[in-house]
Amino acid sequence: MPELPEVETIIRGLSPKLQGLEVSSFKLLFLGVLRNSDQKILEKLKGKKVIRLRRRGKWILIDLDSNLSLVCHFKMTGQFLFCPSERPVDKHTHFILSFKDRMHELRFRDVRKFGSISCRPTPEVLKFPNLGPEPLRVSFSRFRKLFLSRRGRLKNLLLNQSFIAGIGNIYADEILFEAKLHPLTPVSMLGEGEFSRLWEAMRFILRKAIEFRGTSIRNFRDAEDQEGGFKNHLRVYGKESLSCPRCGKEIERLRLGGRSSFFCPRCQEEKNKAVESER
DNA sequence: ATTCGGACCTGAAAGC
DNA sequence: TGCTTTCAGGTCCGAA
Repeated sequence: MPELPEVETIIRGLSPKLQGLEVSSFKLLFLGVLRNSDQKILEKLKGKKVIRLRRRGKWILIDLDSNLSLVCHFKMTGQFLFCPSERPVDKHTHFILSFKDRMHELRFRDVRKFGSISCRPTPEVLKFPNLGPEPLRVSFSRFRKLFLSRRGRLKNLLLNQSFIAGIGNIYADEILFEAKLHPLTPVSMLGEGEFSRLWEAMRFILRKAIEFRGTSIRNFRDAEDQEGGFKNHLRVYGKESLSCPRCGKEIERLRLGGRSSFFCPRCQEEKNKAVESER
């Protein structure tokens, strides 16, 4: 569910509340949520203070003192809830972190159980060997170079976390619409002007989505259980058969590999078609 | 070597 | 009304 803007929104909300809190205990309610670490290392969390929260792609990192970190991924439906300890625990809550002040808890909830938490030494957690650069940090020249030796369809590449980190299905469609590029465009056909349009579009869309605190279509809520406002600014995602906000033509839906792509067939004309029609 | 489908799970919404 | 099917913001794995 959550892509870069949603994860960023969660971290910005959670950071000031968690920083400095000392862990008093934890509850593991669904064992499957724990990956690549065992319960023993979780015991080490007790007595540790939260130093800071970080995001890398769609991953959330919670750094505690003594070089200990929690590494979390929400996948489709995971969420953090920071709430008063006395609030009843919702169904699908898999992990709870309690703090010394006894006032609040951090709860990890995930209906579909795809999400994960692991506990590791801090120096290890940034070793994501297969994670591409951050879209809001990568310079244009480095972004441009990422395409060297890459082939395939443009949208698939944007979704590939080892190419660039943090973009998912919603924002890939919105970015491609902004850049006026068809999702199936072979990357080998992109021209210089299109690379810079894509880079600008990526930054524009992701920044705007963060500004509006992410997109809530069905599941996403931030750590205070609030919805994100970017759903009111989506221009193509989920808009099949509605008219394009730019040219009025009907938005179409394309399915590749079980996932939907929404695009405007006029604003995002397919490149090989355009080439054919020029003959 | 890419690409595709299926798997992992649950529940809401749509279809009949 | 109620049963069945489809779909979902992610990623991994194995088979073409």
